[in-house]
Amino acid sequence: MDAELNEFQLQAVKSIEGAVLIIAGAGSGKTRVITYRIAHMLEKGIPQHAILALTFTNKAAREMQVRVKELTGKKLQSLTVSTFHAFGLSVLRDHIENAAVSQGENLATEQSVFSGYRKNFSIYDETDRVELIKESLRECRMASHKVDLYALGQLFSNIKTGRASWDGADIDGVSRNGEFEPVYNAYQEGLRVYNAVDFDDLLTLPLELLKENPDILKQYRSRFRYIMVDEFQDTSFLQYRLMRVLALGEDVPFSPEKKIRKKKAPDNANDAVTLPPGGIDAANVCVVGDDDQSIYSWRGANYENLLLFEKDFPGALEIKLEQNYRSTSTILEAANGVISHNANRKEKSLWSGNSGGKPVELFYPENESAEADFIASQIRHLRIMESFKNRDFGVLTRTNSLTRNIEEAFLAADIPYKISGGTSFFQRKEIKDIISYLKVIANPDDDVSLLRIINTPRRGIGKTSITALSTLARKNHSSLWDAVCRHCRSADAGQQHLFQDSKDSGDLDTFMNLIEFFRSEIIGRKSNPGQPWSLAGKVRALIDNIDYWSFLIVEHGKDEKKARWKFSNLEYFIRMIENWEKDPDNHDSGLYAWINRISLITRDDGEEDSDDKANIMTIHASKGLEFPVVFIAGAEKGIIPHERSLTENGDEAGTLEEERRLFYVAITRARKKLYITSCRNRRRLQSAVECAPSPFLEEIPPHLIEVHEPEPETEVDAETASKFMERLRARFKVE
DNA sequence: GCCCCCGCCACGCGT
DNA sequence: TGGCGGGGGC
Repeated sequence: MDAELNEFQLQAVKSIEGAVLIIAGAGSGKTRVITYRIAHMLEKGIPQHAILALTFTNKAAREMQVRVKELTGKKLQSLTVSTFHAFGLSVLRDHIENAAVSQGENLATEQSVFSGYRKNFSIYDETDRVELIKESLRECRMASHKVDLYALGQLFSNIKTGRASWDGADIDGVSRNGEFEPVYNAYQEGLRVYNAVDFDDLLTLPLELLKENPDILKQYRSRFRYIMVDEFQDTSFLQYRLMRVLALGEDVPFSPEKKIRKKKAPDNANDAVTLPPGGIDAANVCVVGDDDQSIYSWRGANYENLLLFEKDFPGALEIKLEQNYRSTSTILEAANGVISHNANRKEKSLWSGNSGGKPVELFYPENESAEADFIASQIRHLRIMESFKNRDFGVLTRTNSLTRNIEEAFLAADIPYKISGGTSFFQRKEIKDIISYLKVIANPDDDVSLLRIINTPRRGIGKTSITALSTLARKNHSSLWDAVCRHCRSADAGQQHLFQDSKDSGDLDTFMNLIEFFRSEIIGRKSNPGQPWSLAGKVRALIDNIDYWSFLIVEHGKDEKKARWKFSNLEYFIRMIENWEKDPDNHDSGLYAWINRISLITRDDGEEDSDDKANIMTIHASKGLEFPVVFIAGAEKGIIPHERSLTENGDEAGTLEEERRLFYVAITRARKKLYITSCRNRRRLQSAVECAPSPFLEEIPPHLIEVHEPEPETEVDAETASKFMERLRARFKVE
C-alpha cells in the first residue's frame, strides 16, 4: 500500500483516530484515499459495522462501495456507505414502528416527531410536493394567489431546514413575509395525514429523533465509531448537524447565520488539544472536501461547514492533497487559469507531475446539431486512431436538455452510450403512473399518488366525485382512501350515498377492490401455483390488469409509435425491478424497499457499468468521475454561467463564482484530452438564437488552446441526397 | 358529469 | 417537446 500512495495520501489513510480534515484538490486521488482508508481500518480489525461513510450522491456511494470491495476482496455486509438521505431514511425505517409502539405504552412522553407516521410512508419528490402545495393552497382558499409553485416549494424547504424564516421570506425577490405560513402548515399537516415525508424530512426527522431519544442516539453512537463524509463542501448545515450529533452526541445549539457571521473560526485551531475532540467519547471523524468544487449551494450546501468543523473539532488534523494525478498539465493549467478568477477561495497550489499534453481543443459549430455531429465524429475518429474505448468518453453539459441532440447524434453514428443523472426517467408520465399505483398499494393514505391514478386509466371517477370525496376526507381529517372506504362501506350498507348516481359508486368500488387485490398479492406475497413470487411479475400483472397498454393507445390516438415507446419504457422499468430482485447484495426485497429505493435514485444508478458505453451527463452529475477524453458541450454565454441562475439569485457575484466552479469541475474531469464546443447559433424557444461563447473560455490561458477549424463542406452525392430527402419526408409526413 | 381537444407555457443543477 | 388547464361537445 505504502508504495501506491504519496506522503500526504498515506498520512490521510493512516490517521484513522480523532478528527481529520482532508482538503483534496481535483484529481488528487481522493477516492483512492477514502477506499484505502476504509481498507486500512478493516485491516486494523475495526469491524465493518462500526464504519459509516456518507456521500452526497448515489453515484459516489456506489462507486465507493465497489472500490472498497475490489481493494479488500471482502464481502461488505455491514459496512454502511450511503447518501445522507438514504441514511436518514434507514434511521426512520428502523425506528418508526418502535416509536409508535413505545408511544402507545407511554403517552406521557412528549409528542414524538413520528406521531402519525407508519412504516410504509411514502417519499415525496419535488413534483409530488408541488401537488401537495396546490392542494394546501386550495385548502387555505389561496389558490388564486399567483406564485411559482416550485419557488414556493423551495421556500418551504428553506423554512423547514432553517435556512429561511417567515420574517422577510421572499419568492423570486418579492417579499412575502408570513403570507404562506398557513399554507405551509396545511402542507405539513397533509404530509402527516398522507403518511408521507419529503426529502427534507429525511434529514430533519432523523435529527429530531436522535435528539429526542438519547437511547437511540446512544445505540448509533456506540455502533458508528468511525464516520467519513465525502464531498464535505456540498453538505448542508442540516447534514452537518446530523454528522455532528452522531460524532459528538450533541446538536449545534445555534443557527448557522449567527455562528458564521458573528464569529470567525478560531485562529488557534491547531493548538495543543491532543485528546479526541469533544471528549473521550467522540467518534472518529474524517471529512473530505474541496471548496473549489462546491457546486450545490442552491440545494443548501454550506461550504462554511469547513469553518464549523474546525471549530467543533478543535485540533483536527488537516491534510492537503495538492498533487493532481489525473490530468495532463495542460488541462490542469487551463483549470487553474479559470478558477484563479474566483476571489472567494482557499488558496491552494494544485500541481501535476504529468507533463505537457495536447492542447485544449476549442470548436465553434454552427448550431447544436453540428456540435453533436462533431462530438460523434471525434469519438469515432479517436476510437480508431488512438484506440479509445467508448467508456473513455464523457460528454458534459450544463443542463439535461442539452443532452438530447448528443443522444440523437450518437444513435445515428451508432455509438453506444448511457445517460446518467437527471430524474427524467422516473419522471416520465407512464413510469410515474405505475409508481403511483405501487405507492398507493404500499400506502393507500398517500393522497398525492392516489389522485394521480384514481382516474388513470379513465374509470369514470371525475372531478365531481373527487371533490365529494375530499370534502368527506377533510371532514374526518383523514386521507382520500379512508373516504373511499367509508363511502363504499356505507353504500354497501344501503346508507346514503355521496352521489345521486349509483354508477359512480360502482366505479369507486371497482377501484377499491383493485387496490386491495394487489395489496394482498404484493404485500401478502401471494404467488400463483407453480410460480415463485416476484415483484416484477406482480407489477406486470398490475399493468395488464389496468390495461395500461390500451390506455396509451387511446391517449396517443394517431401516434402509435409514441405509445409503443412509452410501453417500452415500462418494459425497461419492469426489467429494472427484475434485476434488482436478482441482485445478491440486496437483502431487503419487497415493495417497501423497492419504493424507498427508487424514490432516492436517478436514472442509471444500479445500471451495469461493465458495458462499454460512452457517457453523457450534466456537469453536476460528473463530479467525482473522470474520463480520458472529455467534451464540454454548449459552452455558451447564458448556458454557463447559466442566465437564470444569474438573474434569479440575489447574490450575483457568488452565483457567478459557483458557475465558474462548475466549469472548473467540468475541465478537471478530463485526463488526457479536452474538447470544448460553443455553438454560434442554438435553437431556443423554437427559434434559432445567436450565441456568444462563454466568458469563462477567455479565462483559459490562450497558449493552451487550439481552435478547431470547421470541416470543409463535403460534397453530397446524388444517392445520399435522395436517401436524406426520403428520411425527411418520412419524418414530416410530406405527401 | 366526463372527456376530448386545443392552445398556452416553459426549457438550471438533483437527494 | 410535452404537460396543463380551460372550454365546448357528448
